[in-house]
Amino acid sequence: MANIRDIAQMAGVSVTTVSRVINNHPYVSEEKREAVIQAMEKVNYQVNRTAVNLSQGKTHLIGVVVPFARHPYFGLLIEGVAKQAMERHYHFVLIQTNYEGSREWEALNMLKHKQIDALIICSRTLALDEIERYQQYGAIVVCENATGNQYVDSVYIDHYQSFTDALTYLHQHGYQQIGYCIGRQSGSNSYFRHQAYQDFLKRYPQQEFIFTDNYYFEDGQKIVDEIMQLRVKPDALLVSCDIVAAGIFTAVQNIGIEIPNDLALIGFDNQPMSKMMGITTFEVPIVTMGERLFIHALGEAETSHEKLAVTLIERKTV
Amino acid sequence: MANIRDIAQMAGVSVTTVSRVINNHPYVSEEKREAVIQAMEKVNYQVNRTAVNLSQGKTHLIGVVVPFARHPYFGLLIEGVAKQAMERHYHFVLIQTNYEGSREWEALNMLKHKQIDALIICSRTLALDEIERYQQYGAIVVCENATGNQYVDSVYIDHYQSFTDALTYLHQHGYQQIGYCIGRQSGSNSYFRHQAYQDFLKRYPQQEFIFTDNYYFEDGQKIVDEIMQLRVKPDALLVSCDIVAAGIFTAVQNIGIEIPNDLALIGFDNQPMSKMMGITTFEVPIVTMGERLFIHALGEAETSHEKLAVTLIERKTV
DNA sequence: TTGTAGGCGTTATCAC
DNA sequence: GTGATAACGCCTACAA
Repeated sequence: MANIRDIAQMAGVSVTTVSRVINNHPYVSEEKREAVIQAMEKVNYQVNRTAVNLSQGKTHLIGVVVPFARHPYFGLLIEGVAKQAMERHYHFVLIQTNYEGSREWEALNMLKHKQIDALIICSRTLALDEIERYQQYGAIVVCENATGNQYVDSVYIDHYQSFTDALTYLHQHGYQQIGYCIGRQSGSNSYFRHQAYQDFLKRYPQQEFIFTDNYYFEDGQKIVDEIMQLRVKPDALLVSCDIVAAGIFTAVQNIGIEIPNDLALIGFDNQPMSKMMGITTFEVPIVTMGERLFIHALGEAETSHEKLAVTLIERKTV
Repeated sequence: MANIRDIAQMAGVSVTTVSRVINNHPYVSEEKREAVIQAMEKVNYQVNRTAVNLSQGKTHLIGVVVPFARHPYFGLLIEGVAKQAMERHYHFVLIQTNYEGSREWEALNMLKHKQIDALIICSRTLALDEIERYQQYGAIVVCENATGNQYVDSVYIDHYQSFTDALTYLHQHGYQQIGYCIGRQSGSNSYFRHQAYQDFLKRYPQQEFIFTDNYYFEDGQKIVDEIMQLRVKPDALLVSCDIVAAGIFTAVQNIGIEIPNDLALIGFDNQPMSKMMGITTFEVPIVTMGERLFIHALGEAETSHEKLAVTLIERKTV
C-alpha cells in the first residue's frame, strides 16, 4: 500500500504538500494539488489512521462501558452515544463487563494505554476513587450523580426525587403496601432509590417489599412467583425498568391478579413496550443522556455535572 | 508521559532490552530486567498501543456492523463476538447502520484506513460485490449464506430449511392459512425465507400472508391490527423473531383470539422471553454464531463458510 | 545477551 | 507557496 511519501514522489512534490491537500490546508497551488490528487487516485491511496493517531496523540475512539449490552436501558444509552459519535466523526469501543471488576480495569487500561481518548462508564462496580485516578489519562464520564467530584464528569437523573414522586403518587392513589423491583442492590443509582424508599417508609410505615436482581422481561415471572409465596403481598410495585414491569404485567394475567386493582405498576424509562401495554411509567431521556455523556467525554460540556429531568407518564397500571 | 527511550535511559540499557522485558522476550539478564522494571514502576510507565499498532500494522480492533444494536437478535450476536474478543485480547468497534448504506461505507472505510483489522457484517444493505472489494484491506465476514464466495467468509443458518420445516410442521398440525412476519423484505436471509414460503405455497396452495417491517415487541400489535382488517385471516404465523411473536401473543389477549386454536405461532431464536410465554420456537445458536464470526474475522476458521444447525422447540403455541 | 539503527505513516515546525 | 526534517513511540533485523 502506498504511503504519503510514495504519493509525494509520484506527484513530484514534498510530503508536506501531500499532507496539505489531504487535510485541505491552504497554501498549495492548483497545479500541485491536481498532481497530488492524480497520484492518489492512481494508486488508490488511503491514509493510515493509526499513523495519524500516533502523530496527533489521539485515537478518535472512546470507550463505552456497560454491564449488559443487550439490556434495553443500555441499548438506548448506546444509541445516544452512537448518534453523537457519528456526527463528530468518532467511533466507540464497546466494553461489556457483566459487572466484573476485571473488565472495568481493562477499560481503564485502554485509556491508560491510549487506545481510547476518553471513557464513558454507564454503570460500574469499581469504587469511584479507583476510577478517578485514571482521569489523568483521559476524560472519564459516569452515568450517576457524582456532583462535587472534581475528577470525573457525570450525567444523571435524580433517582431519589423520581422514586419519591412515584411513591407519593401511589400513596395518593390509595396504595398502602408498596414495594419496588430493581436490578442490583449495590450501585449508586440503586442507593438513591433505596434511600427514597426508606424515607417514604418512615413517613408512611408499612412492610418493606424489595425484589432484587431483576433485569429482563422474564424476571417479571420470577417476581410474581416470589410474591405468590408471600403471606402479605404488595399492592403496588415500582419497577426500575419497563421491560421488567412488562414481564410482571404478563406473568400476572394467568393467575387472576388484576392490574391495577390488585396490583399497581409504575415502570421506568418509557420504553415502547410500556406504551403498547399501557404501563404507567417515567419518561427518562435515555438517548439524550447517552448524547450528553458523549459530549462530556469530549470535554465540550459547559458544566461538569449535569442533571436530566424525568416526567411521569400516566397510563393504566395505577 | 515517559516513553520507552526514557525507561532505557533510566535503567541504563537500550530500548531493545526494554522492549524485550515489556513483551516477555528471552535473552535478558535478570539484573537488567530488574532495573527496567524498577524504572517502569518509578515513572508509572505505560506502553502506547497506538505506537505498537503502527509498528505492527495491526490495531487489535475489529469492526462489528449491525443495523440495530438494541435488537435482541443482534444483542446476542454482539455478545458472542464480545466473548471471543475478550478471550483473545481484542476489542471491537460497534457500528450501527440503521440500514443506511452510508454507515456501511464508513465501516468499510475504517477497514481501508486501518482503523480496524477486520470487519464483521451482521446484516447489510450494500451489495455483496461492493463489499467484496474491500477484502483486500482486511478480512470480512458476513452473517448470511455466502457459500461459493471466495472473498468474504460467512457463518449462517439455513433459513430455507428451517422455514420449510416450520411450515411443514404447521401444515401437519392442520393449519391451512399460514403467514409469516419478518423484518425487512430485502436481504439475503429474508430472500431464502421467502423462497421457502413460495415453494410451500406451490405444494399447498393457499392465500399469501406476509407482514413486513417487524422488529420489536410493539410491532406485534401492529401485526394484530393488520390481521383484524383482513377478511380472510391467517390461522398460523411464522414469526422471524421471538420478541415479535411475544408481542403478537400479548396483543391478541384482549381481543378474544385464542392461541393456538385461532392462531398458531412459531418464533425464532429461542429468546428467554419465548420460554416464559411458552412460545414454540426455533433454537438458533446466536451467541455461538457471534463467536464463530469472530473466529473467521481473525482468519482462524478451518473453512470459509460455516453453517450452524437449528432445532425446533415445541411449546404451547402450535 | 545486548545495542544500533532504520522503519511504521503522519503531522508540525521551521526556514526558504 | 513549498519543502526538509524532526517528532510521535514502538518493534526488529542485524551486528556485535
